[in-house]
Amino acid sequence: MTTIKDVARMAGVASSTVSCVLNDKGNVSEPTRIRVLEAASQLNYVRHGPASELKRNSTQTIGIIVHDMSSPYFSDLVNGIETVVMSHGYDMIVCSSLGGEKSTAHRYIRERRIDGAIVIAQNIQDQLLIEASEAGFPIVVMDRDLDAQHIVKVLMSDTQGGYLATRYLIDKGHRTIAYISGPSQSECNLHRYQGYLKALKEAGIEENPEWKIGGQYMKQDGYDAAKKLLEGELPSAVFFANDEMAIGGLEAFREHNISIPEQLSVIGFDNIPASQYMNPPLTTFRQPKRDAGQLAGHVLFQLLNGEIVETLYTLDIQCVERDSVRLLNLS
Amino acid sequence: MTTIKDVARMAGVASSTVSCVLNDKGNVSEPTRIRVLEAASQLNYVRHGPASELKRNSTQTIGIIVHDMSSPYFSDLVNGIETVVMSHGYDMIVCSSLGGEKSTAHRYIRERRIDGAIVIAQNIQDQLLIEASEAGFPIVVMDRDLDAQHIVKVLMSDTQGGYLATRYLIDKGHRTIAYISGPSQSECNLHRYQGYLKALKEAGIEENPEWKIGGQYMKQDGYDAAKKLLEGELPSAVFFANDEMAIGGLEAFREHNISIPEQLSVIGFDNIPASQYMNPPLTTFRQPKRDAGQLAGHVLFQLLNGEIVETLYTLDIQCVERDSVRLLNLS
DNA sequence: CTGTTAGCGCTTTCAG
DNA sequence: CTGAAAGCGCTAACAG
Repeated sequence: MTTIKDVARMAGVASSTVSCVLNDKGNVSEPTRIRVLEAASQLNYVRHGPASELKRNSTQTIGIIVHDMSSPYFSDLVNGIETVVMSHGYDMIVCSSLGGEKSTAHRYIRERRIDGAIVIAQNIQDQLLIEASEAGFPIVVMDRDLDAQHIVKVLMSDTQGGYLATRYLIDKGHRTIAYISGPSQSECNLHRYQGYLKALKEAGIEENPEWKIGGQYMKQDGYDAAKKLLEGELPSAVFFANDEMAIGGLEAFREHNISIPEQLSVIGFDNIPASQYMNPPLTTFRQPKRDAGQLAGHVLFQLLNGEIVETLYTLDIQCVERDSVRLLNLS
Repeated sequence: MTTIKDVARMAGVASSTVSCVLNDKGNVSEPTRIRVLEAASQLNYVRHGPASELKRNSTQTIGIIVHDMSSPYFSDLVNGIETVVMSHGYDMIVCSSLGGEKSTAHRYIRERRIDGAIVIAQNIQDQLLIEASEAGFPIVVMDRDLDAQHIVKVLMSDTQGGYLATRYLIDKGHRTIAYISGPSQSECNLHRYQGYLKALKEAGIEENPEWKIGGQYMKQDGYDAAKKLLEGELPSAVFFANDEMAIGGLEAFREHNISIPEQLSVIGFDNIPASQYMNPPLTTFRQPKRDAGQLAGHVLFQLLNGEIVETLYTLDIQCVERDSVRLLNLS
């Protein structure tokens, strides 16, 4: 392994000079600069990261914490973060929080192997985050309700999303709207539901308990829910708490020859890739993930620079209008 | 920041003893062990990663290199790797190769901030990989044709995949099979096509050039290709080089009231999530990504231990049988 | 069984 | 403008 000393020796200067040249620091005359650079490239020198990190007490990298790598859900988010991290000359790595205390995420945060973190994972303990942030480690959490002094939250509000989705249907003239819910432990489902209720109330519509059916966010649940709906009086629109269930629902309706959107309007939530391939293409709502990622990145760097920032940022949900909703004649 | 020395002082021992206790090394009497542990937890001590890495000259972490984080394609693969990395007590991080020389992937590999890498990205230069591996840095590449002394390849053979897919149709009695190809620069498309030709030839079937139509792997391309197919004489089956195009094709056929699979059989490739939601659910072929990930992980650790390993591993493609292919009456 | 010691490779004063 | 020297926090001999 070739070190800074080898380069120094070859260029006939001190190792400190080499360091200055390589880091563009301070005052080095052009001739020595060149000599050093040449020696370095001759010897194929690359700095040893950990040594540099130790000395600087900074890793110049920020970590994205995800609950497991398998979720395509995070793609856009991570992409948004990446652009801003790169523009700051920093590195970015993704760490999984799978494995609790022994997870890479835990270790990297606690051992200072990253300079800051954006937390997407929901399953990492508040404890760790609070402790770390109190020790001066900057943290931004996404879509998580964590109140702690030094932690910044970025939310893509599901409550507002549920509200907007329902409003959308109401604005199209629908007054009888079913809600097919996700798992009752799911916070985001809860929020979407609350938004739904709010919109209903605002429009002076009573909730009909028969039109609230529970599911687990899976396609099959949507299918089952639709079947159940078909047993009673049909509403004019159905709000599925996520696209996957909506897709299952579409299938059930097709089996019963209910044509969408002529006889029944359907919306989903999330805008998963498959939603556009449906027949009809599914109208759904999407979170502005890329923007949220960029925002989170910006805020993190502000934190890193010791700037004062808001402690909560909220982004608006967006409507992806396709062909599964019908405009009702308003009487 | 509390260091090992603080702990040592508090416990009334030398810092080396603390190190031994914390790393479960060598000989420390039970009483001192306990005293040290208590002092450490009292002071809320956490070791400084970079310092430890510098000293050990090892980071105990391996890197997964991806071309960008946005591809859900890699989920299973990464998952497979993760299980084996964790079982070795190592950490795993995902690095993007986006940004060329300045990408996190480049830096982490060159600066020795990881102990080894599994490369999924196709856009990272051979150069870097070869140099690193020759310097003793273990590398496993996935699905990439890179011949270098010290690099291990894990392939999920597309040639064999194309062959198997075509054989599948032939075995169901189809003799007229169209191939809707991906981009001509795409290696995996090329391989799938070669596999297709091989199966045809083996069955004594001539290729019909009218039934080979080019696309770019997008849904729209599949749609267009299907339209073109509909202008001439229809084959009895169509092999789309990927699911996305197959989905577009399905749409075109539906518009022309061609019922699948009664009038025409269709297969795709990749087993993307949307494929199961199609009408009819799409029969397709999948790469054993999870297994491949595990294999890659295993091999990497063997490399890390200096064990001798094969330089090439190949995994078989698997058929996901759904409802888009009809069994023809064999006459 | 425990403590002393000598660095790992790098950056950064600070004096020449 | 350049170099000598100190030391980041940790680990691994090795001597007591």
